[in-house]
Amino acid sequence: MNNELYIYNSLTRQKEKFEPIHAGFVGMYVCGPTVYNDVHLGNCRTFMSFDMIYRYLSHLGFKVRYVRNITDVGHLLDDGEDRMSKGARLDNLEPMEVAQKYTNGFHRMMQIFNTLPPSIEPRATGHILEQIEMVQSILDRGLAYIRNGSVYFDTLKYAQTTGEYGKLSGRVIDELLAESRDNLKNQDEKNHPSDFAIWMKATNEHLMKWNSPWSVGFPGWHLECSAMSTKYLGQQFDIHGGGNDLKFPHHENEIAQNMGACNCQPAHYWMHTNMLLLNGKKMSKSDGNTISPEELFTGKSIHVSKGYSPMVVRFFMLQSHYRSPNDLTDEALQAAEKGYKRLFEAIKNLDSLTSALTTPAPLDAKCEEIISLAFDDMNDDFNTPKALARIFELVTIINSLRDGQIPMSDISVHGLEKIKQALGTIIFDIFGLMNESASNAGPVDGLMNLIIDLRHQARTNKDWATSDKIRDSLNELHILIKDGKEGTSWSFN
RNA sequence: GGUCGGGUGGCCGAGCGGCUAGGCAGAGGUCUGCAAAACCUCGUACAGCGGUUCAAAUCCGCUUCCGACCUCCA
Repeated sequence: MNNELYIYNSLTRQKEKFEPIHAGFVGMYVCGPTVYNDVHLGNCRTFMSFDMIYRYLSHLGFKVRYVRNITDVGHLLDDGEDRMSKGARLDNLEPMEVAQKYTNGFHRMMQIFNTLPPSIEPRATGHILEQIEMVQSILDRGLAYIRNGSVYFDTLKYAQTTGEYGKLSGRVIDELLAESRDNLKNQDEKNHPSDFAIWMKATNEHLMKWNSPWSVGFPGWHLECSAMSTKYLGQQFDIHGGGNDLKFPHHENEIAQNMGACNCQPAHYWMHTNMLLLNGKKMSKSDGNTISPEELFTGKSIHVSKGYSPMVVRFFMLQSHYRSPNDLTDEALQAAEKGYKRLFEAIKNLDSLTSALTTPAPLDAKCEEIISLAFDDMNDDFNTPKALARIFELVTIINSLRDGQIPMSDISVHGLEKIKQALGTIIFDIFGLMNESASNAGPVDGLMNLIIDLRHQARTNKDWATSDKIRDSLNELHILIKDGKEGTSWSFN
């Protein structure tokens, strides 16, 4: 009914009609991973969510420039050590070797989950110059100060002059003052506890460091996103995304830096994905409440009774809204697996359906309405669980047509074509799901047809022993035999 | 302690003033040599207590429980 896309904007805390800065084009920046460790499943959820968003925007006809960075420098630990440096020291590697190793692993996992690569994937270390320039701009505009070779962003002055600080995260600068802790290195160099480093002077042991007008050092950890989004998407762009744990301080500081450098809000729409939970709790390595993608696939974890394929995991995540917390449990995964299989069986069944009707039939309008409602759901802040619910209404119709509960005369050639096209678009193009149980084409189909034919003969002869032996033996090989009105079919179980 | 966001049927998970999704599990039925698959029917849920309203799971208040952020975090 409408083709307008509405997006929930974290900045204004409401759904807003999406209007791109340049008609037909979308610039989207998503905070990528820090590559000092194997990808976390939670990261995967966020990137699958934005992958779906990227795919849907593209489907709507937008030409999307999707920028997702790789952070390979700059994040400090509590003890002041750089994450990359620490990883390098532990593994006895060059920092860039650490970054490359985990970047490769990250890419592999993104591929396994069938996410599309971003248009540009810039690395923080490849943009040191841009970051130095941005520090200079902020200094030039009087919103930063230099202390012992480090440069700090002056949040107090920024808050006073613009009133913007804390807008995204709902924080008030006075409260930030009250709640600050003194466990950060160089805390005493700062004027105000909420001030943050945009350039850090490096110690001698520090491995990753560069020359700058202020010191040999490295950029502050919020700066890369400001610098790279500006470089590739301009000072103002459409969408900025990330996990909602990045809202503060990362995104808040990012806005401050952009405002500080050019006095403009970088992104029109801020989108935040919610957390992935494991058995109702945040994943945490120290508590043992965690599961890696590999453990999830292989089932080698105390949290799952068996392994679940990447597409089942993707389907599972699509069943909840990106802004809601998603609770991963073994029971929920089992339910998702069955739902996923039923969906793909229906898609397969759909291919075997043919209609002779060339004039509109009773079911045509009904199916078109369901499809149209599914797209409405997508337009309503990417409501994939709701759209998926509509799809399952279609699944029931498809199966009913195949088994004869609904006569084929109720649907036309056109109606059938419409369903095929819509399911293809939504399931494959937008949701990014793939059929994992697709038969390996080749000889398998032929073999199965032969076996089914032999079993059919046995059944005709009322040789139940033979027909049941075939069925049971195949079942042990995880092949399911399904006797229907229109003959026997099979699927991997 | 501060700031947000939540508590929906056995489980997961949408909905967010009237039309009470969907998946999985369960019960009954159709079909079947039997079973499975598929289809049909069913269960009537919204943390608790007040309030607003003709009407509240949906709005307001209080209570309670949970989560996120405030420190690296998707």
